[in-house]
Amino acid sequence: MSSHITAPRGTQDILPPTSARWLALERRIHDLARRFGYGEMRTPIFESTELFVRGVGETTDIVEKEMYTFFDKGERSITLRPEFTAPVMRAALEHKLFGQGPQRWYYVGPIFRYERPQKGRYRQAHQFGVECTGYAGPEADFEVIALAWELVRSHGIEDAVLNVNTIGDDVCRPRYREALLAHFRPHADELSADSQRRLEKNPLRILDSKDERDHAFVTTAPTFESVLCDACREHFAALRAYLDAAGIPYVVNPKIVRGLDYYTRTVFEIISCVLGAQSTVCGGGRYDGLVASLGGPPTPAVGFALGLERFLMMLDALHGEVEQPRAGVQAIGLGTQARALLVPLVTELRRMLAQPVFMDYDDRKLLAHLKMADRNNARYALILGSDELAAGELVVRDLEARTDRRIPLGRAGDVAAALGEEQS
RNA sequence: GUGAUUGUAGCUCAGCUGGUUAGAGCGCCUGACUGUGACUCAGGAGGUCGCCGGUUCGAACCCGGUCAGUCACCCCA
Repeated sequence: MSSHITAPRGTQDILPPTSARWLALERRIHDLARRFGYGEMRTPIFESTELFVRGVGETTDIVEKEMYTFFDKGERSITLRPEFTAPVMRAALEHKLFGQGPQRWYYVGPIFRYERPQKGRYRQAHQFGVECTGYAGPEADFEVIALAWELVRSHGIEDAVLNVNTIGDDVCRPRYREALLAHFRPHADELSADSQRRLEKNPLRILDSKDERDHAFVTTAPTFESVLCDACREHFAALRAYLDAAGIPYVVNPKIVRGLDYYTRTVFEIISCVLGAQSTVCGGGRYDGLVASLGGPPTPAVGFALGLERFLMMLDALHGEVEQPRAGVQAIGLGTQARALLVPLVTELRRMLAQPVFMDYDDRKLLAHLKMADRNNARYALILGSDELAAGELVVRDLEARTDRRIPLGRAGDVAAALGEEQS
C-alpha cells in the first residue's frame, strides 16, 4: 500500500455519487448568484505571491505560514491562491472595471492553505463567494448577507446562526486597538502564551480566546461600542434595521473579528454547531481599504466566502441520505442480434430524452440485467429478447409499477412516448 | 505548528493475557433460473492486518519510527 501513490494530505477525491451532489449544489449557487445580479469571475489558481502579501496582510497566519509558495522556472515567486478576494480585486483592477461604477461578482473554485487537516479543514478546499464593490452604504452589506442567508435558508438549515459585528474603520479601529492594549498590557504576564502573542499582533483576537486564564480580562475589556465613531455606529444600525425588516435572524457577536487584515466595519459569520470546532460555514464583511492598498482607486466593497465542503457536511448532518426517485431507462438486449438493434436505438434515445439511458453490453440473463437496472435506479427497462425479436416488438417495463407494455420495435419516438416523454 | 487518539476485505467492524491456516455482515461475481428485477438458498473472488524497523522460538496484537484519518488547540471556509 505504501508504495502506491495516494492523494496528498488534506486533499480528497470527489467520486460518484458524491460528485453529483457537488454538481447540484454548484448549479444552485450559479442560479442564486444570477438572481442577485452577480456575474461569475474566474481567475488563475496561482498568482504572484506579492498579491497575497499585500492584499491579505503580511502578519496574517495565511500569509505567514499557510501559503503554497514556490518559484517557477522564470524565478517568479508564485502562490496557489489561499483565498479569492485579492485575486478578484486584482483582476478588476487589471481590467479597469472600477472605472465603470458599482460591480457585482461571484466565484466558485478551489483554494489552498497549508494547514493541519481535520474534518471540515482541508489543504485544498472549495469556496463560493461574492464581492460587491462601489457602494459605501449599508444596503450593500445587507445585500451580501441576504444572498448568503438565502443560500443557507433555501437548504432548510435550521442549525445555522448569523453572527454580525462591526470592527470600525480607520478612524475608530486604531482607537479601539489602543484601548485594548491599555487594558491588557498591564496584565500581559498573566495572559496565556497565545494571547501574549496576540497582544502585539492582533489584540482583537484576545477577545476570542478560549483559554481560562484570559477569561477574567476579556470580560472586563472595553467594548467596541465605547469607541465606535458616529459614522460606523450609524452604518451598523442601518444594516441591522435592514436585517430586521427582512426578517433575517441574527445575533450581534462582539467576538467576531475575522482573521484577514482587510476588513472594516461590518464583519459576519454563519456558524453551525454540527461542524464541531470548524464551525464557520461562511464568513465575510466590508473591506473599504483593500482596493486602494492594491494600488487602485479608493473603492468601498463588501463580500463573503462560503466553504463548500463544510456546507455539504451541514447538509449531510441535517438531512442524511436522501432517497433519489427512480429515473432513467435500462436498455436490455438479450443476445447479439438484439444488442445490434438496441445500440442505435439507445443512441437516438440519448439524444431525445432528458433522463439517463443505461445499457450493459455483456451476455447476461434477463435477471442479471434487471438487477443492474435496480442498481442504476432506473425507472424503466426496455427488454428485447428472442420473443420480442420474432414479434417485432419491444417490452417497456415500468420497474416501479411493475407493469409491461409492448410497443412496435424500431422507432425511438414510440419509446419516448411510451416513457411519457414527448420528443422535442 | 502543539497535544491526544485511531488505522484489519470495496464498506462497517470482530479478532481473548502474542500461538501457527485472519473472520462476520453488507456489497461484488456465479449458480439454483435464458424470460420478470428490491426476497430466498448455495458457491466463489477479494487481505503482504497502513508502511518500515525492533523485541520474541513465534507479532494483526508488544516497542520505536513513519504515513494517513479523526478530536481539541492554533487558525479559518
